[in-house]
Amino acid sequence: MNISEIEKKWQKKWQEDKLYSFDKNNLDKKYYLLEMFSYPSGSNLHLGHWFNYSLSDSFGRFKRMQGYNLFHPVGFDAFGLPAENYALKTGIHPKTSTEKNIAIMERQLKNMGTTYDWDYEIATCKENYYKWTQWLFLKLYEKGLAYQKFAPVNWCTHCNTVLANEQVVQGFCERCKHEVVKKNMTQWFFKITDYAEELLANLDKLDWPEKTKIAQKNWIGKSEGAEVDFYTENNEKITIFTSRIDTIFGVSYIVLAPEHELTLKITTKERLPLVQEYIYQASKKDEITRQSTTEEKTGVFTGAYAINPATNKKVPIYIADYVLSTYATGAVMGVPAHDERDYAFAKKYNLDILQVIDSQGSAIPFCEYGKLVNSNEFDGLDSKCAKSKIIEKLQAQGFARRKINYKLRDWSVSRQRYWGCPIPIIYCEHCGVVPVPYENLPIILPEDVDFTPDGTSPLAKHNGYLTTTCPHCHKPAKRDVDTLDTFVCSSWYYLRYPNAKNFDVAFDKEFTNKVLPVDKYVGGMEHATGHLLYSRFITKFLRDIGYLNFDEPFKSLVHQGLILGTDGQKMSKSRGNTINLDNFIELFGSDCLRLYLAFGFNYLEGGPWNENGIKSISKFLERVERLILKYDYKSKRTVFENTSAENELEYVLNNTIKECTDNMESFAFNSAVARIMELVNAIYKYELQENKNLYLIEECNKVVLKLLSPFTPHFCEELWQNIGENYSIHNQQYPTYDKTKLVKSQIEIVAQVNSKIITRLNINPNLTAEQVKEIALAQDKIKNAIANKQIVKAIYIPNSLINLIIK
RNA sequence: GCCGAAGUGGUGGAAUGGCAGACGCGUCGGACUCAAAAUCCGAUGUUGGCAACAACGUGCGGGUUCAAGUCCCGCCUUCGGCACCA
Repeated sequence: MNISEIEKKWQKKWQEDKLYSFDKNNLDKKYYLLEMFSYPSGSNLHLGHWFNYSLSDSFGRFKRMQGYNLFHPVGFDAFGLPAENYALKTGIHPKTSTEKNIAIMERQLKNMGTTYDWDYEIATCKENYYKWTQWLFLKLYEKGLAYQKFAPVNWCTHCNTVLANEQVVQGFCERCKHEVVKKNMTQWFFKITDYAEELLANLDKLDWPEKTKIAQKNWIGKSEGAEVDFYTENNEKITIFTSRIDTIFGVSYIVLAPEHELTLKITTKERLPLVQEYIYQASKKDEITRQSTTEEKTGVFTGAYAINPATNKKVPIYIADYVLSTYATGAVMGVPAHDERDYAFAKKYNLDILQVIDSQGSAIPFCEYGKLVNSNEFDGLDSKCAKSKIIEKLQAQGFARRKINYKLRDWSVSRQRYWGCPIPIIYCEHCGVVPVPYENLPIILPEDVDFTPDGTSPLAKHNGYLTTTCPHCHKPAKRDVDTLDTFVCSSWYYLRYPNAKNFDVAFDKEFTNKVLPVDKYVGGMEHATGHLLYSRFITKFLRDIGYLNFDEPFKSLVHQGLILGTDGQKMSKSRGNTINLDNFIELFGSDCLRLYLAFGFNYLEGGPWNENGIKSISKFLERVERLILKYDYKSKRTVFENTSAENELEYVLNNTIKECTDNMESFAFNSAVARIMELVNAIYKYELQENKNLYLIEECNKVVLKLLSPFTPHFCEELWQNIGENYSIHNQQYPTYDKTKLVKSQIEIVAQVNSKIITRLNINPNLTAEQVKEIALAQDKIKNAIANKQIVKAIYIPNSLINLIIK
């Protein structure tokens, strides 16, 4: 078989016939399969792409054969920094290089032999896409969920742009690994925090990996507690947040964040210089050292005191940079006996340590729940009960209320870069912030822009873009010169696919509500707290404004594993451990690589690349080809009486179908292929019979081809044609199994005495436990093992074993 | 520090609490061949034994169970994620 020839031949034919077209008029049994779209980088598809896309494609083919109307679109996340950086280096415009790269990837994805329906292709940098990203921005603005704020933002010193919290990795830029600092700027934010509770609560409904749900849960960071007002001697109100109000009788000090609005106001005159110096030092500290848990806790006394409303005792007020101004109220109560940080702080500054939870002899700080002590009328209550009682009392006095806080921050979306979606906002001296009217969309990203990074937005330097007229008063006005975070583009792309060619709306409500949600979403774990969270937020928002009738975009999610270099390290150009696939594909073909990737790795785990097996897959395919082409499928066969050999083959046949179906469903592709190999082996074995049922062999062979066709689509299509079957194998029904063939008349089970294997028995599986026990007891080996001991118990597990317990 | 995942032959990897190592690779043996390759058949966890067989065996130490790779407790190692969140 000339591999490259037949692969090209069938790809062409499939495309001409639109074999994999989505039938948009038949949505009752649709299946929306989606891989996270990728950034069009310049080089060829790498191993990771192949692993991800080819196997997900096999899954899609499996679903098609099960009778689903498969919607399997593809597109490109085409805005972003790499193209811009590449342009700075080479002088090639981002648009040019991106378009070229998309063309390269399109060609290669087609060469892979995928089921993509190219009629629904999208690229986020195309006007017809980003027009609707701008529409989404305006909708969010209209509903008050896109807002501007002068606030400290994460600034990457290397990329010269703002980053979202989700893009900062341990104080460094996720993309370029350079330092990220805080900078005060006016920026656009999306109010994802409005959805914190639903984003958290709905996680339970999702068929997602548990670890991903936990990652989102931790990221949202819900904390239930109470706000308590402490008043200073000058009657300034300091509101603190605590999740441990049961320890309020143990408060020995209050701490404010250095940036807290009251710090300077309450500080006494003589302490002012010290406090100011501390605030200055804290502001200079970069985010990394400030966020380090190992950093020693520092602080400074303000000279002021506050009254603990529970005890009426005076406690000193400190400021310390371990308290974050961005979380809750930016003020906390210090309970050294029951909190690690407070304990360290109290030790250092010689503050009281009052135990108010019985530690049962454990050392202080004791941070668990327990029974209250030294807490007046609450003594003896357990923490949980005391919490509500204390809140109730303080609430009645007007000092406290229940409060829930989240770690989740609003999503900052302004970027001071060129290659992104322009923000459809105009600033008018008379009218203020004016959204671009919907009918004026898209705001086109101009091409003749100097985007050398200098800390300002490149679009600010483009006069034709910057200056415009106000849509209200028609006086001269200026455009917002930032572009949107590319995660905005990708937060709704799954809605656009079914509507890729729709020029009138972002998405047609009725149609989209039928095609969505995505039934199976495949992509990397690295998006757990970024893209996957943003997309859920946007879906919920669009639902709330009446555009969608579902709550969650991705019903079921799978993370593919990572293929590592042969050294077990993550593949990267700098490590020099990347794999060039061109040779393999040329030598063995795309089918062979696809099958090898399916068989050689656990899809959900990945692992180090190892090319040893690829040749064996090629041999396996040749073995299949020899087997298939040995028979004349059109000649008449006579009736054949089954002997045990036929029964055995039929058993393997049906068992293979059953196991294969289950394995495909759970992305256990390696096991699915193993089962197919077993069937092939069984057919070869059966062939050695003198008297054989050719019809049965031919039926088995056809099943082999069908089961294998999701993995090696060209190869199977070719053989399907060669044996005279009708085009196309990919439109065949996935094989189903006959339960009755899985019932054996004799099975081998294990006979144990005291859980130790003594012998094996061939029995009829329908026998009762008592009958099996008798058979076991008749065996000499069993008799010897039992000797003259007493049988106290017999455990019979049908199809598996009998275990006799003796004493 | 916290959260999560993983640790199984020479090797990639399988195992709803029920015969560990499916299926491959590799290795060894046989058939075919003048020979080699390819192909087909078979063996292959370790140790001891000619063998039947026996003992041991899923990172380490305990436990639950008739039965543990799988469940529980305590560690070690590796890889991810989060990191002063009151």
